[in-house]
Amino acid sequence: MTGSEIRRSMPLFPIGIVMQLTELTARQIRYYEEHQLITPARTDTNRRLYSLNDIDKLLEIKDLIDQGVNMAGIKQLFTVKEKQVFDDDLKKQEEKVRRDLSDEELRKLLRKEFMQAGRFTRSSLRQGDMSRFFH
Amino acid sequence: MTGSEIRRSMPLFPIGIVMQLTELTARQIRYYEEHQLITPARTDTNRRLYSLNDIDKLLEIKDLIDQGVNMAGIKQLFTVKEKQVFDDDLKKQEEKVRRDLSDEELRKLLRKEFMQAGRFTRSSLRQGDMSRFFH
DNA sequence: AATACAATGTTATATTTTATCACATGAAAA
DNA sequence: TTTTCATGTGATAAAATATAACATTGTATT
Repeated sequence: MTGSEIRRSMPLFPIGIVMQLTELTARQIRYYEEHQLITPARTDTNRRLYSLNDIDKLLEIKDLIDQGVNMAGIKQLFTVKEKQVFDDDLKKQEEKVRRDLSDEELRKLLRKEFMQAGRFTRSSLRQGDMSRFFH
Repeated sequence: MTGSEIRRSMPLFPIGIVMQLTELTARQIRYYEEHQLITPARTDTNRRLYSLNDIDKLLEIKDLIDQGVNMAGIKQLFTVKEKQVFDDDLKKQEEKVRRDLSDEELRKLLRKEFMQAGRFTRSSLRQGDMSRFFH
C-alpha cells in the first residue's frame, strides 16, 4: 500500500464535516451505510469517522442518485469498479515484470558494449564504475 | 492562490481529531491559540475547525517546544518563516516576468523565421495557423 | 386508483464532545 | 524565593452524534 492510499483511507472526519463536504444530510449518510455502500470507522466511543475515500464515495453516490440509480445499482457499480482497479493493479504488475525483463536485456547489451569498449580504452574505466549494471 | 493552497487552508478538523493527529491535549492546542500561534476557524456555533496548515503548524510547535523554545520564540520563528515564503513568492513573480519577457523575444524570433520561410514555401501555411504567436 | 416500496425527513432521548473559566501544579527563570 | 510559563484538572453549559421510531413524498406495480 502506498503512502497516499494510507492517507486517503485514514478515518478523519466526523459526520458533521462530511455533511458540509458532501451536502448530504446525516440521515442520508447513515442510510447509505445501512445499505453497505460505505463502512466508516468508529471511535472507541462509537462515533463514525470517515476517510477521504469515504467522502469520494459519498460524492459518487450523490451523483448516481441524482441520475436515478438506486442503492442496489450503486452497490453493483461499486463492485465492478473495485474489480476494475484490481485488474488495473494486475496490469501494472505485469507491466512491471515486462519492464524488469527488458532491463535485464538492457544489462546484457550494456555488458557487450562495455566489453567492446574495453578493447580500445583499456583501463580508462575502473571496473567498479559500471558494476552496478551487472549482478 | 492555488488549489492545493486552498485545500490546505480549508477548515476541516474539530479539535478532537487534531488531538489525535498531533498528540497534543485540547488544553495545549487552545493555549497555543491564546498565544496567537494558530487561528483556527470557527463554526457558526463557535466550535474550532482546523486546517491541514494548522495541523502542520501544531506539529512544528510541538517539535519546537520539545527543543525548549517558548511561545515568543515560536512566534518569531513563524513570522520569519512567513517572510521567507513571501520572499520566495516574490522571486517566483520575478522569474515569471523574466519568462514572459523571453517569450516575447521568442515571438519576435518566430515572426522573423516565419517571414523567412514564407519566401520558400509560399502558401504552404495559412496565416491563421501561427497567428496565435503574434498579438 | 390503491398499494407498496424506496429514500429521506422529523422527533425524541441518551451519550459524547467541545467551550469557557477558574484554580492547581511543577519546573524553570528572575 | 517569588514569578512566570506550560499544562493539568474540574465544573458547567452548549453543541454534536447515535439510535430508533414514525412521518412524508415520489414512483412503480398491480
